[in-house]
Amino acid sequence: MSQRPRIKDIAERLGVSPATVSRALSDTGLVAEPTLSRIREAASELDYRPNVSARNLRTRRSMAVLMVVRDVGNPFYLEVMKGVEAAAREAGYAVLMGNTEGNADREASYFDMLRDGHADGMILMTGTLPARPGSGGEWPDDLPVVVALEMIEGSALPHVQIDNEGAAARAVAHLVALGHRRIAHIGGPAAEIMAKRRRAGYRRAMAEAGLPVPASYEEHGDYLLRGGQEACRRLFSLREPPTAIFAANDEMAFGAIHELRRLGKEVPGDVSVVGFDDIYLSEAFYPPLTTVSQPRAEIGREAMTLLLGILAGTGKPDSPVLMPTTLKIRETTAAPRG
Amino acid sequence: MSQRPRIKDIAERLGVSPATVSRALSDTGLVAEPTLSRIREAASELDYRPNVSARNLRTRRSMAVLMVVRDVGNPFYLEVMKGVEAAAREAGYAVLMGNTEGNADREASYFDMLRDGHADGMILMTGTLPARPGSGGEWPDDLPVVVALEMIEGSALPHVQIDNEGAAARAVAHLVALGHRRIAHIGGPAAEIMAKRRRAGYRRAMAEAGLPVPASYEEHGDYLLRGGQEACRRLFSLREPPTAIFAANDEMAFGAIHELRRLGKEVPGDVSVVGFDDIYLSEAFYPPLTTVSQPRAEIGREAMTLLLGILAGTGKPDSPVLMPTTLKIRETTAAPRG
DNA sequence: CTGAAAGCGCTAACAT
DNA sequence: ATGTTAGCGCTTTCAG
Repeated sequence: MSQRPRIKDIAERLGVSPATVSRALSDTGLVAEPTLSRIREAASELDYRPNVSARNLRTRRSMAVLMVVRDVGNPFYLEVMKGVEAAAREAGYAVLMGNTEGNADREASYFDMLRDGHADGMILMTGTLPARPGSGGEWPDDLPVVVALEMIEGSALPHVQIDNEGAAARAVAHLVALGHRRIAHIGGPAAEIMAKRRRAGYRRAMAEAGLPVPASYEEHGDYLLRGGQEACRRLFSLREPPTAIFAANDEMAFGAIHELRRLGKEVPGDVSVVGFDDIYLSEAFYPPLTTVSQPRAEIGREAMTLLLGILAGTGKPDSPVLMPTTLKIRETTAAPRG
Repeated sequence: MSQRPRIKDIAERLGVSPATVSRALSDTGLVAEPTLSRIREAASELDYRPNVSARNLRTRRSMAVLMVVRDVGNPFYLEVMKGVEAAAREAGYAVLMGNTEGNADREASYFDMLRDGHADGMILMTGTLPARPGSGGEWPDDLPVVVALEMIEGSALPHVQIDNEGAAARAVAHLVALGHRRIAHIGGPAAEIMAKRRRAGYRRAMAEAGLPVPASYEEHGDYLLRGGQEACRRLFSLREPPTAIFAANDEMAFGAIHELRRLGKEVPGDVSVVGFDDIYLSEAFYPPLTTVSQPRAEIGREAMTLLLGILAGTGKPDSPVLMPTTLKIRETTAAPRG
């Protein structure tokens, strides 16, 4: 009871020096056997735990990493966080949570936390790099930062991501293979890079199939339910509505399906829909959603592994790490009617 | 460039003492105006950030809290985490993520982090307290820990929760009001306390309506999709299946709806279903789920606020803080057929 | 293999 | 209102 024991307490109790206790407890292999065991015993007896602030100050490391997302409330990040957390734990790192809500100041403040010793490294999943305060506005590329899930254009930071374009193309090819010719795309925000890639995949697949893409077939949403719904409504007010929709994420796909139901269209009978992301419970929806599945936990784990490598000075990959995707064919896609 | 500036650098540059710089930068109001501004300017010019390890060591606080859940991969916690994060940020606290996966050792290790200075307090959402190592196995009740969402029986730790029993009773009363008489319950694990409360609410509402509860109407699941599905299958293999189901969480409700669909039953035409939790996208499901909505972000925020109070020595509430719930009546409930 | 001594960067008494 | 001094608890040279 009383006071938390310090290293000094153990040392005094055993008549050895604090240095020896420190060495014994950190497994340096520099302490001989009679002493070693005695120290360990005493430590566990006193229920000793080294004070992290003191250690961090001395070692100049925090053994913590910062995991920054745009919105902690979005299930999209869940599995990635889980992967990050697991890999971090295994390596003895703690994980600090960062939520930017798209706010540049907050983004910047998380970078500050890197410099003030809050964390040793960062896994960035916001898709943006705040402008650097002070000087030129450029960030050095040797920051201990790994970009995951999202990507940051023009940055040489290591990335862990999927082949968004390829995966999108395969999703669309699936619709083509089913016999669809009028395939529309509900994309993300026009300027967003991931949205661009997925749209590029859509276009490529359409081109490869020799199918036309009228401008009106390229809709944009905000990745949210309502956005998908509205985009879908616009598509079905066209003279020649599509028979299939490829949405840039699951949530918009659900929105679209919702709208189709309102319009009295059956999925997949009348219209096929493919999503992207395979979020939690996507297969529990009705009908279960055909979608592109990212290995999100693996992405998180890989990102953390990369970061650990960087922190250990092992170096970093010079090209983005691409993780494999799977097209989960469930029940929202079928051959077009007629 | 070069080296990260320390307080000493600013002091030397300005010809003042480090103490003055420290005081100026931490807004103690003890530094007079000519100096104050000069220090602030110099600090921002050098882009100075105080080293947190040093500060933490000195102040014996980490300005971090630990948020511990059973499964970070479960969207159930999302909004709560968001609330916690927001309240923490506002108070200048960082949030450390803890994931126990139901493992007692890991639970215990998070408690250790409280003692080793990793965090100043903890928000516990696991519903369990690991046995205390060493002595009697009892935890002191004055730990800086707030239990949220879940509850820990026999603990005097402050709790932030909902009236699970009352909310469940109201959900069932809704079914009764629609005219249902054969109402079954798919509960959580029998031993789990939240599951017990929700079941108690179910029983109470049934009793109040003068309705019988055959033992076969009290099913149990694991809060997962498949559990709900299987429980539902069992219910519908009964001689007299129910016309309505109250599930202890949304995920099992979805599982049940899935199974009903397989059995050719319509929801809500043939069978009504009510869930509990109102998880992300529950309203996007088809049909949109009638469910009990917890103010999860508010729960997180409240828990964090309580914790801050405890850390500030303001004291803690002597009874659980109950947050209000809402029954979201959507489209999975209707009057029974006939 | 172990001990002595120094110091990480900061803040808080205590003085002035 | 500011400076001086002393540590917070740990690890790591440097000696021996």
